[in-house]
Amino acid sequence: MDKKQKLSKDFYTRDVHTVAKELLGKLFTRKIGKTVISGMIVEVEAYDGSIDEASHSFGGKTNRNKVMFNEGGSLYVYFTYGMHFCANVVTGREDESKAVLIRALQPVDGIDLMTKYRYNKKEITRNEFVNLTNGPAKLCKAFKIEREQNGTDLTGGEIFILKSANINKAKIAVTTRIGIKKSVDLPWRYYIKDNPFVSKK
DNA sequence: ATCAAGATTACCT
DNA sequence: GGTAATCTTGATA
Repeated sequence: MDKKQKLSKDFYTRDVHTVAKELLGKLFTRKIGKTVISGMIVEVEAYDGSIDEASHSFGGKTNRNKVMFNEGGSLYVYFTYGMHFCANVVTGREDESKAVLIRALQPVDGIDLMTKYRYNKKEITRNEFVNLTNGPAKLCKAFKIEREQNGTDLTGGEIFILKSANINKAKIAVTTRIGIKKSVDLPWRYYIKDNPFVSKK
């Protein structure tokens, strides 16, 4: 078997916090034509519609958030602030409405194409490189993840996540989440300590 | 029909 | 550190 194996359904249908922590270090991957673009997941946040007021799904199913109610293994993409998309990995069983927001990636493959989608040019500065995928809306732009990608099956061939070694527990930082106004004290943000592509300390 | 808020980012001082 | 940009969604009438 290939060393870089695609995560299967079983990975995603587990507890949202377990999935969130285990996603760190794995390769978020998209195939566009013949080109593969990928980045190592370095920062995530968990959202749980059953007890978490900050979750889009807290108030029940709506047209916007319905993908969050799928069984684990779907990609939930939402549009916000009139200009940005963010991507989540849906976890757990059907109707649990729990998902992991992908907040930051470290670019690995297809950096030229990411650069084109993100900045629409070829040459970028060192600073622009660091900013390529170090935020939830930035990485969506670099991976061209938009409305049409909402509901994508992560066990399919378009967007998927590749296995790699788990990150040592001692290297995972746990903090409160960023940019929310409700349930602000829940320690549901996980990131790889000292990684330069984490969005914010 | 109207309206406020938003799981952000880029650019300004 | 502050805030404009920009528009969809969901709630209320």
